[in-house]
Amino acid sequence: MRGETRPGLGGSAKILTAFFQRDPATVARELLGTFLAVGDTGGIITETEAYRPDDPASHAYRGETAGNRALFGKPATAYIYRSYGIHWCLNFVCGKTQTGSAVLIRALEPTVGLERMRKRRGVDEIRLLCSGPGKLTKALGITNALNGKPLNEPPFLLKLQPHPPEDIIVGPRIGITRGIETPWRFGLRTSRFLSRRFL
DNA sequence: TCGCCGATGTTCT
DNA sequence: GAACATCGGCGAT
Repeated sequence: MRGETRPGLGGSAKILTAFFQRDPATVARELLGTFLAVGDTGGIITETEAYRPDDPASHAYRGETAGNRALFGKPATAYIYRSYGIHWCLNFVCGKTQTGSAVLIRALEPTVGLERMRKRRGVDEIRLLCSGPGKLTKALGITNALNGKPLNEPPFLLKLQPHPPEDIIVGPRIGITRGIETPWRFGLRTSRFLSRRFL
């Protein structure tokens, strides 16, 4: 996707849909450097992971269930699930409709609403506010109330970048036991706001 | 900086 | 029962 096809601000449903209606690994790379806000808090996406339905690590691998229904919804919507019974994790649905493809948002560089995020997290250090998928949902106030919601409408705001990011680091995905051979974790190489080092 | 471990709830076998 | 796309605290290095 070239710069002229991307919005400078916000994002119409049409443009966001076109952006997400592609392979999740491509979308995961190009989401790096984009600004994401939820309500009055947000930051720059620094780390993502791609999941495909034919991938044993994906929640879509065994087909649609009540719990993963949003993952089979429209592109450019949110899929939110509870992780380890404690945390919420945020995904963006990709591909053509009902494919079960998604990108997990793993880390942000916090830029907006820092005090609000510190309060929600109970942590002062800015580098720790959104440096993990469970941390960033807590900092942004995300719960499954936003599951299935479109990303072009409040409380979401996604500002795509005019150009795809450069200097991307790639590695194996985190915390999975199957599909570990597929290097679909992506990060901004020079960012100080990653969840963990890349291997 | 690293590795281990317990907490916790939903889903699937 | 087991597995799980995690986190924070702890002690060892």
